[in-house]
Amino acid sequence: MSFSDPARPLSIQEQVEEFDNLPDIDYHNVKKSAMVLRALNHKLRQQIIKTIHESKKLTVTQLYVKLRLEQSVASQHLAILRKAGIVTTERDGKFIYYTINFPRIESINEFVRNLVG
Amino acid sequence: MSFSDPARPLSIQEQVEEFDNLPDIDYHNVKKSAMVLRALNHKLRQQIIKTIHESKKLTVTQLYVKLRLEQSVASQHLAILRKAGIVTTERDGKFIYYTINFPRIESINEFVRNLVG
DNA sequence: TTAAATTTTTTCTACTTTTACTAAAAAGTT
DNA sequence: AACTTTTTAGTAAAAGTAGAAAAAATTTAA
Repeated sequence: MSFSDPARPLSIQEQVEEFDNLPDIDYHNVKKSAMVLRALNHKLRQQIIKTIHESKKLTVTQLYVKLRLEQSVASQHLAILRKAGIVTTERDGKFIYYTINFPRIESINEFVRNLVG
Repeated sequence: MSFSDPARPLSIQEQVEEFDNLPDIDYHNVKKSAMVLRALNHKLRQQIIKTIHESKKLTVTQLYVKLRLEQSVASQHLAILRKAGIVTTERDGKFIYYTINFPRIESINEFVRNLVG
């Protein structure tokens, strides 16, 4: 039985090391993920997502008129959703169209189901 | 080709509906997941996790002595970690031992990798 | 080309909410 | 009664949000 034998049982020392390494948490990614979920965990932003989705795509102006928001408030919340990858943008002349990033939402849904459900 | 034929292509109407249903986000679970990640996204709590892990198990007293914390501060942060499922408790007489919930951390790690990495 | 108009982002400040710590009380166990 | 832990209440600090205005990007008109 060689040292690199995959069937070889772990020594006590190796078991300890394996155990020891388990909670190697990438806190940098945790921070980013926390930011993504925080972006979703907000009433107004949830309404914004719904509104964009219902229209398929919307400009900032269309959105703040529809939801009767200050224009800068709409823009700020859209920026948060954009940084979280939940919406994507596409410029068309002086307009910027916001759309839902469905694959992103699907992967968040999956994550959330696994973690909580 | 019957209606229930799994190979049957979706009609336009069905495609629209499928598209329409995509952003059905369970915000209740989002909230819980956000809470879990927030629990991890905290310097002192990260240190607490590391300290518990290094000793395999610790009582509240052992922890706050080791980290020179107010006893209630230790207890409060442990409660946050416990509610997030990151640590588990086991009472032994008047002591309560805290240990790391490794499977939970593994699943969080996986989630975070999928979402960010 | 320049100037004006439109759309969006960014910045600043004030306000509100959340979070964290301290101290003390309460609860559970020996 | 003594010890360990949790919970609550009060307060200070930090973070988040909205509103107003300035700045940036683009288009339209002169």
